[in-house]
Amino acid sequence: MSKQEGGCCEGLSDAPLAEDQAVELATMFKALGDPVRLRLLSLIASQPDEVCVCELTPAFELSQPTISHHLKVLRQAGLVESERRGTWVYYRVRPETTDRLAAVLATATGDRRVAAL
Amino acid sequence: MSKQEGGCCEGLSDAPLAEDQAVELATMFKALGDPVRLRLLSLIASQPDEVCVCELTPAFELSQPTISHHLKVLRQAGLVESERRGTWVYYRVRPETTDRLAAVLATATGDRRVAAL
DNA sequence: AGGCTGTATTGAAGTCTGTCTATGCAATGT
DNA sequence: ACATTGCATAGACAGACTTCAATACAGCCT
Repeated sequence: MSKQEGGCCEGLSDAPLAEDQAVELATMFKALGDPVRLRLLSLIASQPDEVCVCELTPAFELSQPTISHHLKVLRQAGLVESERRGTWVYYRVRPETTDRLAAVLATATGDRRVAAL
Repeated sequence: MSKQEGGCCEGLSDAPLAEDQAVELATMFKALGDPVRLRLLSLIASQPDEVCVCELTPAFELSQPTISHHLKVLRQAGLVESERRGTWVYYRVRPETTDRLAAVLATATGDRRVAAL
């Protein structure tokens, strides 16, 4: 999906941000807009490589399906990716995505120098 | 409101992220999780100093109260601040907030070096 | 094969969100 | 004082989101 730009200018302050890009970025930020998902992402990111779901679920006082749902949202936003190995499923962060969002925010500063990516 | 921490360790991957911080950060990210608000922030950030609401409202095909509502959400999240001068109200970005969020995301990378602020 | 454990999906209930119209408040100008 | 313009607030409603219990699916083990 999307063969559009994303090419050069990613910063919030560089261009007024087209509708298409706004929708795409909003999906990612919305995924971060929940305390449970933020803590999930944090737990995944704080581990060297990847984390087993069996470690994530007991870290919350929420049902297993609820955690599974939140992981799905993070996955669909491109923030994490998962891999099944045997009985267990492992999640890891996708740095491309977090870095891109960080770059977008960094340049909202009015920081008009090259916006990284 | 809030005199809490924000003290030293801000990165997503540094610590598993406490519930309190997660709630606080989620509020900010949630504010960014809407295309209209992202475009609003972008419009405000793309201007040298500040932007009059009278310039923002006609940039969308939405009612004036709706734009006003979105600006309120951005304001309450600490992403922008407003000032009334005469008849008009001007909005500007609060770099402290956008920078902080950028820092949080940058360190989700597994980037274990000093997470800036 | 059959049972067991880990994870995902489904369907439903309650809450929150985005949007509108109608209205209120602030500042200017005649 | 009054009318006018710019922005914010209140109330209403449809759609989306979070959560759960129930169920399905996948891979192990005996």
